[in-house]
Amino acid sequence: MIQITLPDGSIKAVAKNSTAMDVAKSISEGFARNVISAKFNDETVETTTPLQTDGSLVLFTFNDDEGKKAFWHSSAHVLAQAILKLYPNAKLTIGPAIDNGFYYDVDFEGVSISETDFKQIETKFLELARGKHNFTMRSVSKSDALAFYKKENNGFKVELIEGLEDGTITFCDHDDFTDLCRGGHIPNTGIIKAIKIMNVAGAYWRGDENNKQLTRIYGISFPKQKLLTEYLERLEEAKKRDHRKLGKELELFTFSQKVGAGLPLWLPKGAALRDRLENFLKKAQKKAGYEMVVTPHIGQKELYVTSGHYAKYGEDSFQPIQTPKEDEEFLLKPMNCPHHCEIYNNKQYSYKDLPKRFAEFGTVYRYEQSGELHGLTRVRGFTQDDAHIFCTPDQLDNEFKNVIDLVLYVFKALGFENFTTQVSLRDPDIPEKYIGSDENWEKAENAIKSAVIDKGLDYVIEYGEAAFYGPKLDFMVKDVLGRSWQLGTIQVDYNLPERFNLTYKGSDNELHTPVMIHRAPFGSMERFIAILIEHTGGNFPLWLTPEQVIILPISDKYQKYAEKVSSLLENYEIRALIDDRNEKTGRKIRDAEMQKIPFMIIVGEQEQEANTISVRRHGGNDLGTISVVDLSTLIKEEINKSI
RNA sequence: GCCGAUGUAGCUCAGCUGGCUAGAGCAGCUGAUUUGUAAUCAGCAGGUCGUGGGUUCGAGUCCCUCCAUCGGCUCCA
Repeated sequence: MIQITLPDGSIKAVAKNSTAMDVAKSISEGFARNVISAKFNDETVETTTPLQTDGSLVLFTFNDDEGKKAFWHSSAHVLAQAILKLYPNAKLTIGPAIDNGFYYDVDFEGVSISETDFKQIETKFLELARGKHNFTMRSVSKSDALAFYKKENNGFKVELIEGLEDGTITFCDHDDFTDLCRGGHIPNTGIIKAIKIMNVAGAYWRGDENNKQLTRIYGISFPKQKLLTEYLERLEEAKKRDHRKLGKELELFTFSQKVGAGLPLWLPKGAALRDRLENFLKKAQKKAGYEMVVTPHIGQKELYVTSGHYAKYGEDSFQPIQTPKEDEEFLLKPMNCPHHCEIYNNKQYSYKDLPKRFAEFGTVYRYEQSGELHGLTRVRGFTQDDAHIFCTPDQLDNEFKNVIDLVLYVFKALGFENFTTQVSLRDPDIPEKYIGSDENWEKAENAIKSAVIDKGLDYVIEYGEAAFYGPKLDFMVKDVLGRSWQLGTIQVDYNLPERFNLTYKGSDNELHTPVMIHRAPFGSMERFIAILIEHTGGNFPLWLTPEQVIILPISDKYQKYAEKVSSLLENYEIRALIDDRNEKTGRKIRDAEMQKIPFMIIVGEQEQEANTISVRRHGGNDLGTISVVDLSTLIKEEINKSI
């Protein structure tokens, strides 16, 4: 007998060589029917793996993330099997589970797969799944594994196996299909009841664009048809909050093919919203000791040669602007830091003057690859809420933490609670991607790590995500389809100050090089507003929203009274519109609802007589008849609560 | 940049295997209606079917180029 500890702390004694599924059955048959994967002593095991020793066992169903992972991983096996049945010449590479489903990268050797082929793949998949084939793991020697795939003429798998240690290699079999696999499967294929191939995409072998491009087939599967239907409905719902759709509907921004791809045009309502956001940050920055500066949109090529940007991005940037004078070249600025460095260089600073904090809503231009452009989140011209802090090494820690506080304040005020803090460090394998000495990099990386730890932030470390001149602390937020975007960023930089010969006079009467912090709490106005739109679904916080109130006169007889109410609200600095169209009230309400205006004021005979207003909240909540003062108080209170 | 898809009026979309002057709803304009909590009625106007080429007696429909957009990959100062 062996002792199995379950997550609730209870201990079950079972016969040696019992499987995870046996244990599940001993708990309850009903529960066991839902168990699809397991972990024994923190290691993923098959539900059919005989347990040899005492240990702790966790059983997962499809409701658990671990269960989903096993489910989707197993689905990838069946997908691969289906693909081979339909395309016998296809070469399989890798096929992992992802957050929402799974994919398999396949070399179809010239055959192009498109949406029209999905149905056939899904049908074959289900046909195979219905066979209720068990997944069974077996160990293979490296030489046998290599022989297997050499015989199949699959160079990709051979490459993978060559990178593996002999003795650790396992294959998974189900039905007539075998795949190189580390394990973690559901009991059998029959559990998969619903599959949808979501899309195809090109993906480079091992993520390297110099390698062959494979066809990646994305799919998602479920143990019940109903779950698939619900998933697809949720996706549709999410798309309604897409900032590109809402931006159009709410008349916030647009794009023009004539102006150019990735160059957003801000419409009046969007521009006003953006302005309010800027003013909000300006106020907070003023308090935090920042000084506003303004710099031009172009700079001499030499400026970027000095900063290192030219060497790094010159070829892939908007190309230099030529002037009538020969040999004179200007670049559209891809970032503000070089300009701010030269502002610092305007005069000689004493250590007593530091830190200097120069802030600017600086518009920059970057030639992003055409395939990368995406609504407002990835554009070619955008405005950073940029600032550069020049300080002594002693001040760095404190300055950095103050910036963290500022970012957290901004996020909190706008209701971003689900963000990840990411410490973005160098890729140790590609040192040539970065400028500056190892010593400086280590100092900068350590400064960030210690600040994050002292602030008690949950963080993840990502190697290779640093800027070329320094490591970053990035604040990542997900969009409506779960894609992660970098918003706020704080970067420590020892390199640019050296390149620009920035100095200050220390107490020792010697010249020293300051440390520079680059930071942008929003990241960019464009991307931040995009994510804000998706998070709020267009129902912005009251202080930000384009119109706070719309006044709906019952008929034009009450137009005068509506105007009176409007001017009263104006006195309280409340943004109000009058819908003076010759339409019925129901219609005006409907349109105001669709414009997501927070408050609707209905005025007719009764209100005019009693000098009151009838107020309806966006979403249908009737606040009844109150006075204008009451409403303005209500609005002010709500605004004060949020900022 | 790469893989796959899409591109018809301001917006959302219809237009089958190529065949008579390209349709609808909403928005717009004009008129009627003076309206009480999610769409009042009628009339009118609006498109060189993303661009440039080609195939054909004939192209919105088929082929190619380019542009833009969407989903990924790579990239992201």
